[in-house]
Amino acid sequence: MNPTETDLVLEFRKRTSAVPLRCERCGARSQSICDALSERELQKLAAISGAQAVAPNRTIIDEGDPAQALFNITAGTVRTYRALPDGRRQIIGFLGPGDFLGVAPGERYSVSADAITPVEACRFPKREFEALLKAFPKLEERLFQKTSNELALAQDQLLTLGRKTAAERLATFLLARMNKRGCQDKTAHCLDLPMTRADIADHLGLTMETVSRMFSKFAESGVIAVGPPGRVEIKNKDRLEDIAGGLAI
Amino acid sequence: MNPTETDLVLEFRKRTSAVPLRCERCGARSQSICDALSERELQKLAAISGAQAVAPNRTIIDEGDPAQALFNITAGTVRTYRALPDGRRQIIGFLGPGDFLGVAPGERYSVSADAITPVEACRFPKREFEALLKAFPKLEERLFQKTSNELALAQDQLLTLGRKTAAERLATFLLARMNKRGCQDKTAHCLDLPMTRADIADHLGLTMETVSRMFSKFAESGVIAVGPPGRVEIKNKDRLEDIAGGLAI
DNA sequence: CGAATGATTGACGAATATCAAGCTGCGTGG
DNA sequence: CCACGCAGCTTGATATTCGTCAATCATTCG
Repeated sequence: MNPTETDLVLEFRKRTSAVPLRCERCGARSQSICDALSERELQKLAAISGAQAVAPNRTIIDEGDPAQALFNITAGTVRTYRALPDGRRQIIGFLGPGDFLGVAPGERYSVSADAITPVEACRFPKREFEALLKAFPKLEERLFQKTSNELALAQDQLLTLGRKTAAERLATFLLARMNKRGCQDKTAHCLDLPMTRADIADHLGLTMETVSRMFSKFAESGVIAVGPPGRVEIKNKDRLEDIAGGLAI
Repeated sequence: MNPTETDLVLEFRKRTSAVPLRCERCGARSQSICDALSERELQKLAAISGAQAVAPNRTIIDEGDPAQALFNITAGTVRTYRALPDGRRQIIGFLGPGDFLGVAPGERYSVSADAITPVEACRFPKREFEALLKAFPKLEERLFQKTSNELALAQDQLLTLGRKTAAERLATFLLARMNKRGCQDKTAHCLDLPMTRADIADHLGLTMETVSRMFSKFAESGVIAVGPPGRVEIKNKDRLEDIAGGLAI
């Protein structure tokens, strides 16, 4: 096959730019920790990284395993979760491009993670990555920022799980999805939900059936329109916000 | 009144040691971020800090307010929480000596906090503190460590709120309290709970009544013994662990 | 086309919330 | 010193939300 124009451009950049090709192409770069680095530093980071592709439903890390690597998600959607011995599962969050995976307080991962869609990630061996953290204070600062942001999100979710009704939980979830950068077309308010109803249920502390009922209820009252699987249109964001905040009757 | 021996010792230390008296006396020092600092660095940190006493039920910070200061709890117990407009409240956690309060991803606090018991805290103006973070990488590292630890705790709590029954939640809570350093006499397994049943309920996503019923149920089955208010004795930790993990019938 | 996976809907039941009454211990003031 | 009141806690009766079980539908993929 003949090289396309894009191939030629990329080949040209590869020869002329100092930044490795993989980072050059990376759509998640501006949203990820890499953004904090100079070109020279980025090269060092790329030098210790390996690209990794993960198929849907394949595991990336397992709760309790030795934390040997950290990951920067560059494409696709990941679910992180904790589980009880009897199989009950709580999905902590859904990660997308730019999100960082694997930060743990000890020697072991505190959550499991697997791919929902086909996922691409940059993999950093822990030792080398931690050495770079010390060498590049901006990197550590950015990672700290991301971690404390994740903490605030977890606190939000605690309020949702501890004190909100099923309808409030789903409304909160849909709004959180809307506010995720890049996930939505601002004007059309069209949302894509790559996870199943069961995943949403395990994230919201509900059952699949209750989630489904709430989707139907929202659709019936005109707040949303349920499209083909994985797609939802937000018809009335204000009302959704009222519901999420417990203000709707 | 004549000076006691302790007074004299402290006075002596004050004159001979480079570390400010307040830090010298601080019981929380070994558990707090201060532990990461050399004596010279600790002096710098102390120089920007002010001691603050807070009476029970008084507010320390308010969710949404500009985050102008950070706090290191040195004595007492603090509850942090988020609230809904209609008054529903989710207690995020209970902080004690050595815990750090006020880390927020943006310009505003992400939680409210108030004192349960009489509280003492070191207060650091945000600007100055952040300057020291940059100057002392070990301080930033330690704070990062504490924050990622808090994140792991929040993830635990998400599993508890999303997927555990009332009995499992209370058992999990009691065990978490036991594992907090310094809170317990290891052998006697005697626990003190400075918070009310309503506080525990707001932490576990339950009502006060349900929490009370579960305490009674545990006491009846001999897992715990309820002492004077604020004190509980753990009679059978293994069984409590089974309950917390969902293994008890 | 048929099987499999995910989603929806309905009937019923269980866990927990709500409402209500009474108990306990403590500080206060007559 | 004791009665009172208050705050926190406990216990009971009833209500409600959401989970469980089950049947059906829709879509995709072999």
